[in-house]
Formats: sequence, structure tokens, C-alpha cells
Amino acid sequence: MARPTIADIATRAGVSKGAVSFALNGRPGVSDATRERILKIAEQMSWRPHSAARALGASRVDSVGMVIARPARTLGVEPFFAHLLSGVQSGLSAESISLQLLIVEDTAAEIEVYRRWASEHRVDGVILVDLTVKDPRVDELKALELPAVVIGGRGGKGALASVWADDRDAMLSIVEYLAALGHRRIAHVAGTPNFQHTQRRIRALRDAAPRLGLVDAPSLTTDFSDAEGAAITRKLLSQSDRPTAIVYDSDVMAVAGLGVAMEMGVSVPGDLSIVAFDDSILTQLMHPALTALSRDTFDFGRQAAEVLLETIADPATVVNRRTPDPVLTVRESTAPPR
Amino acid sequence: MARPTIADIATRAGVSKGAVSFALNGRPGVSDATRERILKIAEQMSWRPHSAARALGASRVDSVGMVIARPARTLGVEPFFAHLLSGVQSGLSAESISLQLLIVEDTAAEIEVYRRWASEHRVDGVILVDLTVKDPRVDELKALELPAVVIGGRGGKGALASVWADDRDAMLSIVEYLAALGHRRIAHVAGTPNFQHTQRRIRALRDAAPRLGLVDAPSLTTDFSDAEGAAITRKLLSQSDRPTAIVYDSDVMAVAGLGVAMEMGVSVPGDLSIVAFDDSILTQLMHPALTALSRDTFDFGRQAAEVLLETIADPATVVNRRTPDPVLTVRESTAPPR
DNA sequence: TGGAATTGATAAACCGGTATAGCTCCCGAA
DNA sequence: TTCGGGAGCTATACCGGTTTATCAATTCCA
Repeated sequence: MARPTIADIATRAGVSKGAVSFALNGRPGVSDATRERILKIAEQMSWRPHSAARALGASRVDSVGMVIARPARTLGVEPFFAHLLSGVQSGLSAESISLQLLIVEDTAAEIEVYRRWASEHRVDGVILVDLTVKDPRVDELKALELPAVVIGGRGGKGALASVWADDRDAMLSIVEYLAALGHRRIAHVAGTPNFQHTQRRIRALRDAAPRLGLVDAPSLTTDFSDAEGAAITRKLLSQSDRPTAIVYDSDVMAVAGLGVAMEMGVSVPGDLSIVAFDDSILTQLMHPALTALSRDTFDFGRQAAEVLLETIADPATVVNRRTPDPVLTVRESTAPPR
Repeated sequence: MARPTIADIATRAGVSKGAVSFALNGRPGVSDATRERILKIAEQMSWRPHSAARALGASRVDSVGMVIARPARTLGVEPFFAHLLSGVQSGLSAESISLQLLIVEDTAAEIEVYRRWASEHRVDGVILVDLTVKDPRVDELKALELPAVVIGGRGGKGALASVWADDRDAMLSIVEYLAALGHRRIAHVAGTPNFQHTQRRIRALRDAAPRLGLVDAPSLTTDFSDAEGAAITRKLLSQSDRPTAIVYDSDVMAVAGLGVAMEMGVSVPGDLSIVAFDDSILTQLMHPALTALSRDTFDFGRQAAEVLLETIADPATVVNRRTPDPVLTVRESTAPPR
């Protein structure tokens, strides 16, 4: 038999389709003996549920979606998404729920995808990344009544469930470390200004500056590209009172910055300390290897998956789960200023 | 109305469900006038097909799968997959078919996924990457009768459809360039020996060596990791008659190799020329920037999607499509030997 | 002009599950 | 002894589409 259905199992077990359904889904309605027998037969016939049939009957598709709205060009460089994806999948696989991944160009396209997914019943819920200030996706998803979890930012006024890390504490751990080394001129090459986490990091630095006695602590926003990271670094290092330490919001920009420093004859870590806000193999491949903030991205994804499943099961309660703080991995690119 | 069904449309148009189905799918059975009217009503009610219902009735799910069997750790570094994915999606989006992505640890797990997908009817076909010699997945997929397309290697004895690049020509373009510069000692830091493309590259180099008058042209296999890339480079550069040029099978290994050279005081490109077999932002971030072989990975993915859709539509004919040859992007890491 | 073929539509079966109303036992309490 | 009630199971409707058998009305052609 090509592909057994529950009807086949029912015939073989001498019971009704309904009884088989009850047995296979572990719900009351059949005796333990019958259940046992049915399960054994299903196993023998190597039965597997037909996802579409189940989706149609139970109005859930056992599938969640994730849309990444970034040009593909800037994507693959960062291990961040690969780790995140793996984590999400590991969180989903326990319930054998599948993941639909889509890479699109911008937020408008992303919202279009959500609309389509909702109307075609293709996913039970979605995972959001790269939350911006006043993010239009939040309202859209609420309107579509599509369960969602936000990664890396709070859902905003209790709107969506979220899994978030404390960017503020993370930034503090970096600058406190640099200040302890003796740095007083610290610059911050930040990411896109409309990202929530960019804002939080900028604010954290600004707030901490007086307490740590920082002379100057500018945050300069970029588009996260290596080109802008390099350009800003060049500008910073050309100043008369140049910073003795630079914090980069991504590993790619940090690497680009390191390149600029070397080009300009600024020795790292002698004349300049460099810290990356994200860790990856990139930071380790460099000479000197870069001090970086490492977080457990895999676990991040796993938790997001868990929270999403909870949200799907019970859309009423909104979970906001905080993940462990990232830790600073000190390597060769940081030292006391000369 | 929350979500219109074709029954709703049928009522409103004063026709039967069947007529609506015919009209919406552009098949004969309704007059042009009626079709027009039905389409307009569907549009007005913003109807979208319920994917599960359609899947159940038409026994196709409008979804294809792709499994990547690599530890997540080694994944995100290479933009390769991000570009490939984007390309695949762009090829699929024309037919609004969705993509299921799964990252697993090894081939055994990958095959398990195929079995599950097949039995649960979750995908109409799959895209295979990283083909090995005597790849067990090929036979498995044929047994499951799951349409598939192989990326970057021929399906083997006309088994599976494929989209492939000519690794042989690619390797030749690199070594001929190096030979023209005057290099006679060229080493090749290859990838995993069981990958088909690794084998093809090794063979291409070996075959070309006599013709180009190469004194020595060893190929050394690795696990694609930066660690092994660095270790092998160290070994090569410690030899008394060390190579004047090294070709790396991946950009990550090339970067690691560059680091080793700098560490050992071997100047690049003065004492050593370096070529990477894959291009990415990584190679451009380095100092010196690395000469690398660039291919249009996005287009690669797009073509794979197209071929897969053809294969799903007509499983009988096996397409083997060759993609344009990659081109060598010369940067600062190559020069004539001293 | 009459029978065959074609067109345009309908009703109903079907895909493979889930959910529910209802039926039959059997047990315990009144 | 009877009746209420729960356990165990069956029959059937249902989810939202697709597909097929059927049929009436029209067109075609000899």
C-alpha cells in the first residue's frame, strides 16, 4: 500500500475512523487496550498524518513562518541568522512543526507575505526580527490576528510576545570594561537608527558616560554595511582628539574598522581598542582577534520558538521572556590606552 | 465575512462551487462572461485559496523543501547560502510556491526529513546541495519518488535533475591565470574529499599541471574549517620549497590562510599569491583584498527553482542545466612571484 | 430535420483527517 | 428493579477546495 490512511488502519483494526483518530491523538474515547492495538497497527503500516488533511480538519497547519527583510547581500555574512534559524528549528522540532523561511527586500514586502500567509492559512504564527521604532508590522499582525513573537525587542505596549536581551546591560558591560582599562574617549559606531536595539544601545552609552567620566562618547549611526563602518572609522581616526576605543554594533563593521586602522597606521590595540557587539568566526579570524560580545544566538532562537508555540496555544496571554545577558569575550583587540 | 470560501463566491455569483473552481483556475467549463463575473466577485471579496484545502484536493502543496546538512556553526559565515536561498525564492515566487528550509546536523538526519516530508505530503519536491560521491540521498529520493534537483553536481547516471557549474573550467581559469603570472609551485587547499566538486577541482588541477609546467601542484583536503585551512597553510609555508601561490576552496579558509602568512612574515602578494574559490564580502574586507572566483549564486538558486518546478510538472524528463562559468575577480592578493 | 457532438453548467463524490451527536453496554445507586 | 450516567465506540457531518459524472441547451452536419 502506497500510503496508508486512518481508514486503512481502521479497517485493519476492525474499528471506526473516529476511534483511530482518538487513539492516534491520545485523547479519550477508546480503551487502553484498543488504543494500544491501533497504535501498533499504525506503526506497522508506518502511517504518518497527511499534513493538509490535518490542517483542514483541525484548522492548524503545524508550520510557522519567519520573514527576513534585508537585502540578501548583507545577510549571509553574519552567522547570526544561521544560528538563530537552527535554534528556532530545534525549538520547533520537538513538536515537529516546520518552518517557512522567506527573505524579502523590505518591510512592505514582508507585510505582504504576512497577509498572504494569513489568508492562505499557511502558518500558525510568525517570528519577527529587526524590530524598528514604531514598527508597522506589529499593528498589521494584530489586525491579521496572526500569533507572533518578536525577537530582540519588546512587543511594545504589551502587544506581541517577545524574547529579548538587555541591550542596555550589554552596552554597559562593554563600556565599563573599557573605562576600567582607562579609556575616556570611546566612540560608538552604531547600526541603523530606526532599529530599536540601536536606540537602546545609544541611550545606554549616553546615560553611562557621565558616571564613567567619559570625555566624549559619540554614537554614529550607519546602515550596518562594511563601507559605512569603514568611512566612519576613517573620520573618527582623523580627528585631532581621536577616540582610544571604538565599539561597533556588528562584527562586519568592526572588521572593516580594523582594516581602516591598520591602513592608517593606527596600531590595535596599542593606539586603539576595538570591541564588536556581535561575535562570530569573523572576529576570530582577524589579527588581532577582536574582543566581542558573545550571546547564545542558538538558544535565543530556541526560546523564541517556545514562546511562539505558547502564544499559538493561548493567544490571550502575552509572554515577554528575557534571555541571559551576553558575555564579553576578551581577545587581542583591547588594551589600556597608551 | 472573516474569510470567504468558494462556496460564498458561488452563492453570490449564483453559480455552483464547481463553476467557481473552474473559473478561478482558468480551466474550461465556464463561459468567458461567467468567468469574468466570478473573478470579479472573488477579487471583491478578496478571496485567497486555503492552502490545506487545495493541497488535499489537488494533492500538491505548492511548497518545496531544502535541507542543509551542516553544523550551523560553519554556515552563516558564507554568504553562499543566503544568496542561494534568495535566488531559489525568487524562482519560486513567480508561481507563489513557498520554501521550507531545514538545517540539520548530518546526512542521516537529512534523509529522515525527506522521509517525513514525503509521508506527510509537506513538499512537492526538494533541492539538494553538497552532493557527495556515491551520495545516499539520490537513491533515497528516487525510492520516495520525491522530485528533486541537485545543485552543483550532476545527478549521477541521469538519476536526478541538476543545475551545475563547471568546476573543472573554474579551476583551470585560476591556475592558468597563476601560471601566466609565472607561478610554478601552486598548492591547493581543498574542501572535504567526499564532495563531488572537491574531487572535480582536484582532478582538474592534476590534469592541468603538466601542460602548464607546474613543478608541484599538491591538493590537500580539509573539513572546510578555518582551523584546518590555517594548519595546512602553516605546513605548506614551512616547507623548504614552499609554494608561491595557494588556491583555497573557500573564502573562509583563504582568509585563515592569509592570517597565517602574515603571522609568519610571508608577504602577500610579494612572497605568496592567494586565490579563493568563492567570493564574498569577506574577501573584500581583507588587506590585501583577495583575488577570488565570483559566481552568480543568486542566479544559481533561481535556476534550481525553475528546474525543480519543471521536474515536478513532468517527473519523466530529467533536466541537467549548466550555469554560466564563474569569473575570476582579480584583487590585491595575486602578483608574479619574486 | 434529426441525431451527434459541443458547450456551460450542476450535483455529488472525494481528499484524509477532526469533531460531535448518538448509540450500546455496563455499573452503581435509589 | 429501574434508572441515571459514564465509558467505549460508531456513524456522520465537516473543513475548503478539486474532480467527475451527468445533464440541458445549443450548435453542427449530413
